[in-house]
Amino acid sequence: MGRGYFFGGKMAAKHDADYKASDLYRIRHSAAHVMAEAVLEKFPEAKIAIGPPIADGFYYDFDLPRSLTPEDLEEIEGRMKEIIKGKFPFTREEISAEDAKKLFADQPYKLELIEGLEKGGLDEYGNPTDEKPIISTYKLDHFVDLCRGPHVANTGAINPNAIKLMNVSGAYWRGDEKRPMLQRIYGTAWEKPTELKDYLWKLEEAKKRDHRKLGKELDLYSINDEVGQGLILWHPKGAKIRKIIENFWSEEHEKSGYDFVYTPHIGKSQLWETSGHLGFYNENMYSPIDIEGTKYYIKPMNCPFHLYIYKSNTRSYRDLPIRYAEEGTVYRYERSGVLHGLTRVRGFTQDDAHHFCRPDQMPAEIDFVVEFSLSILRAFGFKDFQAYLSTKPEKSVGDPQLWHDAEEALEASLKRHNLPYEVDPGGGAFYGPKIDFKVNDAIGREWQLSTIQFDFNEPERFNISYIGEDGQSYRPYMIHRALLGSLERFFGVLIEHYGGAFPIWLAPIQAEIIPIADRHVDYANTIGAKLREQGMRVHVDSRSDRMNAKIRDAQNQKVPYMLVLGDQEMENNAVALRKRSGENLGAISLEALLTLWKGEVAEKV
RNA sequence: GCCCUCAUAGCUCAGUUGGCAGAGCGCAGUCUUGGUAAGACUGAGGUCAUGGGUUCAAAUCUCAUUGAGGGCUCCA
Repeated sequence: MGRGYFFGGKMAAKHDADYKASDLYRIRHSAAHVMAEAVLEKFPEAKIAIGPPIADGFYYDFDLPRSLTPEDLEEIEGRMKEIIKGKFPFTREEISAEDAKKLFADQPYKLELIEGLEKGGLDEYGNPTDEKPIISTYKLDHFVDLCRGPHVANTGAINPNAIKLMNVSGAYWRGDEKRPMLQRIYGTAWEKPTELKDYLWKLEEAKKRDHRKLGKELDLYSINDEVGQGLILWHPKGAKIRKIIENFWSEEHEKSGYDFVYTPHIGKSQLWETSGHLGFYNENMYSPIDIEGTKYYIKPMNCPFHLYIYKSNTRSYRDLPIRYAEEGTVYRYERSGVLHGLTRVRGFTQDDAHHFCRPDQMPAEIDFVVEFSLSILRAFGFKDFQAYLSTKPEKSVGDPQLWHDAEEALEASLKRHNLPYEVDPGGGAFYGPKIDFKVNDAIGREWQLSTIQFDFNEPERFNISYIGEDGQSYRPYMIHRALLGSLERFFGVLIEHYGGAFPIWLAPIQAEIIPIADRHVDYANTIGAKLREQGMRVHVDSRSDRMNAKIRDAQNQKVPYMLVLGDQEMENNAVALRKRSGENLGAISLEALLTLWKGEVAEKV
């Protein structure tokens, strides 16, 4: 999530088709070839792999005699620009597999791709395809590449001032960690230099919003080496925001018919055998703890506990639906290379819930949970959503009819809510279909948060049931869902979404009280106490710094309100309000301030 | 886990061919008492990530370990 592509994330299928037909796609694809020619000139012994266009540019993978340096990239980029100015045509040629093999005799990666094409079923990037394989090459200046195209007519169609090589990194051949590690050069290319400039500006903007940077600057959280990788320390300000999120979350759940439960952090190995996690989730679980000769595991999931709460009593069809919600803290082993700030961690708290319902309630239950998810996410300022529906994979458990009904209910609900969605056929977990929601943040990046998943596995394994109207025992539907995903990841996304300038209802400090001189500190404390009594989160800056410095600090801390207090305010029993927008509202009464504040908190702005 | 890069004060970073550890911010103290984005001075603060090696001498060269960053892979 958020990796690999800076913006746009994974593109929706229909957009993908548009993109592939676009001039930009040709430009990027062609730029990749130009780059390969430049690299081969510099390293004639280089082995070349593949070089496709991607969301914001292109890359090409090489097997090189040495690691590339930033200076190499500059040199290659410079040479690319020269090649582009040569206006060399791209000429396509269709050739036989034998000829292709001769042509690429000293290029082992290309030979492997040709074999894939020859056998059929794989395209020139080694991805599965149904198309009849035609082997074609594109020639550019001295460089001939195995390629399906399309390309620009000649390199003159590439604007040399709208391309830039970004970075070099390792990448496995064919994405397989058992195959050789190649060097991948990433580049970006646009039609116009202004578009390149905009893109680079956006990257800068994204850097400024990076939750790891803001987390430090705003003193929200930290990760400490000695504590451990991927484990979050929530500082007071971060914890305050979390508490507000949790309170809001609890109230909304309470109103919507959820019951809250609490469950332990460890459970016996038997529990995880029953649930099946020791089988299919083992590699994400930590080693067991021995307690009096019995093995206990730290929980990677909350569901087995919720199932036992369900099972603690005989359930009637009248009891359903049952909705158990818990902010459950789980620990999962993630490989060290994948950890990332707050968004990918080893210990996190899911805003988890499990729904149990009758078959006849299932479509309504799905509708409810979709609606509920959206209303929660909207409260945090997210407006655009993209839904992904993942259906039955080949290997699965559960009655195909149940799968079908569930998939239909999920899709129907997406349609009813007018949500843009994309189907990932066969992309579901083995135990049930699911919907994932991604949100677009303030600068258009996509983040995965909510997930709604059917489970046809655990109800069987735990043998849960309810008694129907006819006195017979039936198996309920079980749905897992997390709306925010995890509080850690959600917090990270929120920080980036708001760029650290949290709306007033979430701001850990809502007002910084700034006495102008020491003789105003008592008055500031009095005002502070009054506001605090009303529930406003205020802080009095009683340092002997100048007012300007205090305003600057409050501004950098992105505090929504700054209340400046001097002689005039003391005389009139008022406060001078400055907002972090820079707007100076002048002196207003406490009553006026409280009214404004209450309004803004209620509107969540 | 893999490839590349990196690790110096609480933070952001300098530190030349190996030769006494530096700045700004922050913090503490003193002065200043101010009107909407940085007032002045003084001071404290470091086992240069950790452990080996080379050298008369290592922050600097080298190896290993740990951690971080950009990717790959992974994220039922």
